[in-house]
Amino acid sequence: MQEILKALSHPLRREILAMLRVAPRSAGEIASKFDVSKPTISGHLNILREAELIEQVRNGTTLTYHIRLSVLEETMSALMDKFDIGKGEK
Amino acid sequence: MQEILKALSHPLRREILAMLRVAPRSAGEIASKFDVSKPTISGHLNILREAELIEQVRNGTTLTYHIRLSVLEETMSALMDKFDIGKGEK
DNA sequence: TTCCTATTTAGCTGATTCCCTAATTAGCCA
DNA sequence: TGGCTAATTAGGGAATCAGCTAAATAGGAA
Repeated sequence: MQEILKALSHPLRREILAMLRVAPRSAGEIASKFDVSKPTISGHLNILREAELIEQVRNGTTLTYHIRLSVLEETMSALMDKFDIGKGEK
Repeated sequence: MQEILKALSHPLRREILAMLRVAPRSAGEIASKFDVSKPTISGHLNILREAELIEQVRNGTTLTYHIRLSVLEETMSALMDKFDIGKGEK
């Protein structure tokens, strides 16, 4: 939980997640969308991977990243529970 | 959004919010529940207040803090939207 | 093997975070 | 005013974070 929220607290990482929510992408594709260096993107991907929010699949020299939607969903659910926010109000 | 998620990324601040979700509390009451100094708690309260997640009301020398539930709810909702997580799966 | 591309790791710097103790402010009451 | 309590602000130090450039690794193709 802590690790996941830390990961979500950086705007660039949220953008990466939103991008992967639509479809898997290679590290290079992700990097090309943002105005930071590839090593910086690589670092953010590592943080997301350690938080288990994404996973990587190698295809030759290319690494493709996929979102782990269930982890995101469960985190949201746990947060709502923690603050007792109604998510099924009827 | 950024400021709010930053505020939520610290476990102690989440605990404070969860506590205030139940009922308003004075700074002293909050501090007494955790194993950190009062100035540290005061700092966390400031961060939560700047994120508009709580508000303070003065009563004599005592400052009482209240949660701003709507801000929390709207943030959760915005996050779910960002990641296209179904909250109305029907 | 050698070369080329994709990507990560290493190493560094500056900024931010988090905690502490000490000092200050705010309000109340005698 | 003086004194007491509640809480904050100030200041500082250790740790973590976020970005960069340069160097290293992994895999595929010639």
